[in-house]
Order: sequence, then C-alpha cells, then structure tokens
Amino acid sequence: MPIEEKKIPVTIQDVAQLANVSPSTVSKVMNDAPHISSSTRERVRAAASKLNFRPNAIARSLKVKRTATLGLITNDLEGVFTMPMMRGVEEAASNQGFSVFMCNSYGEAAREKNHLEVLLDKQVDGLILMSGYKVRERGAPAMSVGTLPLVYLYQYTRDLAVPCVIPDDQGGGYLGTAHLIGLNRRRVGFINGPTDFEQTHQRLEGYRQALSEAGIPFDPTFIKVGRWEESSGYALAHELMSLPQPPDAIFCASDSLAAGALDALHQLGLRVPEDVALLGYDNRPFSAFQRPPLSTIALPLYEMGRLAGELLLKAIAAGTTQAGVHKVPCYMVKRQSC
Amino acid sequence: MPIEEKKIPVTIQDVAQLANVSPSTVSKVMNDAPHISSSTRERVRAAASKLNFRPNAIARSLKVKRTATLGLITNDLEGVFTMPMMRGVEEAASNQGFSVFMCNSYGEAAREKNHLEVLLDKQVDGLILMSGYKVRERGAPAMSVGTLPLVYLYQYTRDLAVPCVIPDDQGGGYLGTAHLIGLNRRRVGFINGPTDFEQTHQRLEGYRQALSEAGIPFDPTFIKVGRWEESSGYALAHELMSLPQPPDAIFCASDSLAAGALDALHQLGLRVPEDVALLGYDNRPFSAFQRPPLSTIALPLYEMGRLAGELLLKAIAAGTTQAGVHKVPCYMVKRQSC
DNA sequence: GTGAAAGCGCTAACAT
DNA sequence: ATGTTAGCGCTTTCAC
Repeated sequence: MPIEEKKIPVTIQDVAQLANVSPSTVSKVMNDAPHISSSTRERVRAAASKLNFRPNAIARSLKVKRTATLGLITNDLEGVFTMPMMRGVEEAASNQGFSVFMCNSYGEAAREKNHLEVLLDKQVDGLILMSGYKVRERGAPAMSVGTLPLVYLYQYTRDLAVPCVIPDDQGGGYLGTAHLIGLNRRRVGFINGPTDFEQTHQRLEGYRQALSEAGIPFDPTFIKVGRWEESSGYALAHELMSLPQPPDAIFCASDSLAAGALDALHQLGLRVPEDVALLGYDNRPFSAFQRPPLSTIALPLYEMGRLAGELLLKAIAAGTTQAGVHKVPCYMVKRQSC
Repeated sequence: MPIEEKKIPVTIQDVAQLANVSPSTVSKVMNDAPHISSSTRERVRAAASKLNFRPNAIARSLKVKRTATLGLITNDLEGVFTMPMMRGVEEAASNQGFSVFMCNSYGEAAREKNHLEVLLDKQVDGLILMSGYKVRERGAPAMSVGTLPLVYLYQYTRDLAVPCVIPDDQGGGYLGTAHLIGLNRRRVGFINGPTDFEQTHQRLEGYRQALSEAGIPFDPTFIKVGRWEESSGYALAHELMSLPQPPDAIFCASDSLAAGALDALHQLGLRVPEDVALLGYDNRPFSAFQRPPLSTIALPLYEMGRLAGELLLKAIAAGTTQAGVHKVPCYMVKRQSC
C-alpha cells in the first residue's frame, strides 16, 4: 500500500533552500534577469529541475498584475463560423504563452454581462467579443470594461476606438464574379441575401465592380434577393432561369442559397457547370457534399481569428490599441460547380 | 480634454474604510459568512456597490487555493464533433461560476504537454481531455497531473481511475436497426466503418441485438465494412444491391458512408425511402442537406460535454472522482430517408 | 552579484 | 459581532 501522496507543492522557497540562495535570487533566475553569476544560475536551475519546480502563476499574477489570459465571448458557440475563428484566436494566444477563457453568451446581454464580470474579476488582460453566425453591427459590451483592451471579431461597431476584424466581402464578391467571367460566362446572375445585412451590399458591390471592369453592363434583372435559405435559392434560381435570356452562371451570396439553386437547376434538367456555372459563398462544410461539389468563396475565418488575437496581444503589450476596421481577404475554393 | 482615467482598482481596503469596518468584515460580508449584524452587512454592501467593488479573484485564489477554473484540451478544435461538446462543458462550468480555458493540442503530445504545464501553473481546478473526431482509446496525459481531477471526453483509457464519457454506440446501433425493422424492413443491410474502431463493433452489436429481438436471422452477407468515406459507402451499397436478394433498408455506421450509399441508390434508380430506406449515424450537419434529407442516429454530444463538466465539478467539490466509463444514449433524428 | 524586506489583495484563525 | 494578525507565493526596490 503506497503512502498517500499529499502532493504538497514546491515553492520558490524550497528551491532557494536547496540551492542555498535567497528566494529573490531564484526569482531572478527563473525570469532570466541579468546580473546573476552563471554559477548560481546553474545551481538554481539544477535545484529547480530537481524539485520539479514550476512557479505559481496565480501568485505571480497577483504581483505583476498581468495574467497572460484572454477572454473570448461568443454569442454562439455552435455558430457555423465559430470554430475556425476560435482556433485562430487560440493559436495566436498560445503562441505567446497566453491562455484563453471560452465563454458563450447565447447572444443574451445578461449572460454576456455575467461572463464579463467573471472575466474582469479573474483579471484577464484582454477581451475578444465574437459573433458566430452572421457579421452584425453591435453596440458596446454589456458592461463597462474600463480601459481593458478589446477587439470585436466578425462584428463591427460604430465606436471607432475598438478594433473590428471582419471579412472583405466586397473583395469576395469581386473575386467570385471575376472568376465566373474568366470562365467565359457573360450572363451571371446573382442571388443575394436580405438587404438588412451589410455584407449583402458589399458582396453585390464586388459583383458590380467585376462586371464593370470586364465591360459587361449591369443588368438589374439578374439580381435576386431572398432569405438565407435553400428554399429562397431554389425559387430565385427558377426565376432567373425563366428569364427570356437566362444566365449562364449564378453566383449565390451563401452556400445554402446555392444548395437551393442547385436543386432548381437539377430539376430543370440543366447541367452544372456545363449549362450553368454555380458559385456559392461562405464555404460551409456541407458545400463539399453537394452534387457536384460546390465551388465557393471562403470566409478567411482562421485568419480573422488569428488577426484578432494578434491585434489584442499587441494592444496588451503596447498599451496602445490598433483601432479601426480590419478587413481580411476572402479566397476561392474551387470544386466542381464552376 | 478629459483627465486621463488612471483606473486605479478599488480594493477591499477601500470598502472597509468607507464602511468603517475592518477588511476582514468586508470579506465576510462579500462571502456571505454568518455572524454579521444586518446593519453592518447593509453598510458594507452599500459601500461596496457605491465604489463598484469587485473582489480580485486572483488574490482570492492565491489564498484559498482554488481558482474556479477548468482546463479543456482538445486534440482537434475543428473536429466535427467538437463544438456541441464544448458547449456542454462551458455550460456546466459557467452554471457553477467556473470558467474554462480552451486549448488545442492538434493531437500532438508536445503541444498537449505545453498546455498542461501552463494550465497547471495557472492552478486550474480540473481538466478535461477531449477528442474532436473519433472516439479513441488513449493513454495517460502527456505529463503527470498529480492528483488533479481529470475526465476524458469522447475518449477512453485503460486507466480505471479516470472517468470517461462516451456515446452508447451499441444502443445507437440497436435504436437504428429497431427503427428500420419497425418500418417493416426485414432485410436490413449494414455498412460499417473500419474494424479497428471500437465503435464499429458496438454499433454492429446493437444491430445484431435488434435483429435477434425481432426474430430475424443474422445474415453475414448483409454486413459490409469500408473506410469512413463516401466512396466506401458508394461502392458497398452497390455490392449490397447486387445481392440476389438485396436489402430493403441500409443502415450506415456514419453519415458520410450514407451519403455515398445515397449516390449509389440514386444511380441505380432506386427511390429512397420507398424502395430502400436509408439511415446514417453521427448526425453530421451536412446530412440535413442530402436529397432526401438523411435520417440519422445522433451522437449526444452536448449531453456528453455537459456530463463531463458535471462529473469534473463534482470531483472537484467532493475530492472524490467518479471513475468508470459513462455511456450516454444516442438518439434518433428522423428526416426523410427512412 | 546577492539578499532583506515589503507588499500585491484577499482570507482565516484567533482574539476580543 | 468585529478586529488583529499572519500569511498565500511570488516580485521588486533597495542595501550591501
């Protein structure tokens, strides 16, 4: 029967004693401070590793008033865009020895406030407020965070002092449309989402820009707007294809819209991409499982998360916040629908 | 030009001073300790809220040696099953005022060790080690965590002392098969994943159990095994349907297998579910986007995460760990493929 | 180059 | 019922 391991943690005192130095010297060694003779440095290192010493970060934080900890509050932990952004944030943070608290507000102000309280109590060094589904404008945090560095991710705000990281949707609209045109499609239809999403305007603007650069006149009858749903894509693709001169390509502002459009095209006996090329937006995982697998404009989610993390870390280190809206370029995922 | 807010935080001292009591009294009030006259209690409360006082959790933790913080390390932050489990953990934790550190090891031992070091340094009260993709057996943590409470999520281990939370795959296999039989299908084919996954045996065992309960003899020619890929599902469904007496239902051990099988069925001109009923497993998001939308056996991911969190919290509170393998029942998601 | 001393903000005996 | 005291484990002047 082994003796009950009482697991009494080893402190800086224990190391000091074993190395025959003062605790403050140990501290200096552990923090690579200058003006330590290499002999004591070695002695201390040896003692520390012999005792398996690891400094208590809580005690350290109390003294230095930094915790190397970030708070990440999302309004939707299962949002379709949440994970790659979280991975980016986590990676940026852990690269610099920071940890991140993950919180889910379910989009409720009360929960957000609650999480903010706890995070502030726990003395996080900075905060990311993220949206998991659609880019939206939002207001201030549910409670004052004082001067704590803050960045909005996949959200934006009127408050010019807080940095926002969002995708470049105009660029994405341009990219997709230009690609379709490059495929020799001159009649490209555009199925958009609801106009109360800023991003739909951006994407459409990119579309117009690509058209104009190619010298193709803008034809309003080619523009359809619906809800972010398959059924909308389905109905609107039918409308588009029953035009006297139907399009030879359809660019949908979301993959779900494109999935619906694909159904419609199949039903009409049209071949994709031969008869009409189809392009989605968002790079939702299901788009790879469509028949044919859907080409799409991808949101740079990982990169956005990473950038948000890096901006925050920089703000923490510098004490100066890199305000403004940061737009990250979308990129194209070529599959077989165009 | 407003004065530079120096944001000097208010401490328990400040409250004590304002309320004309000692710091320890303030502490007692803040922690709802007994033996405090209601008059001072009120006075202190008033002072605290007037100063907007919030106790510094770091200082508190240093003293009480608890941080109300959990560490969650996943091997895959973008694993297809990660998010609902994370949500469950987060919810269980925040319900009890705990926060959770989210870490991504990418399945690399070195990264896991690194995260463990940081988490231990930061004095987390407990740890969850989670797998984001397939249930797998795994060994001990990448470094010793001493007596820190630990639970494995969507993973299991031979170490009988650590609690594991996994889905009840045998129950899921039974549930799906029984459902198909209830639909009057007597000839149900089974397309399984690789035999080196424990879960494939479990699911098959459930299948056999349901058959036997219904008095249907087990027919080995109805069992096919492939990889976890659409192409396997496609090929194996073809094999199944070219049997002299082909099945009238196919149960696939994953949704990707089922997506492939669906392709095959379409190609053969068979109607789903009229000619052959099709059932998937896992409830992957894309399954709702199949044609017809795929019925499937869902993994109880949220519940598993929640249970893991609760087990851990209980272990922390009680100092006693609830060892053993905890199997959470799968449930059926009925859509239109059967 | 090294150590003594003070203290970060809080809690918990122990007195009173 | 309230206050005094002594730390928790570390860092950081400031002496020497």
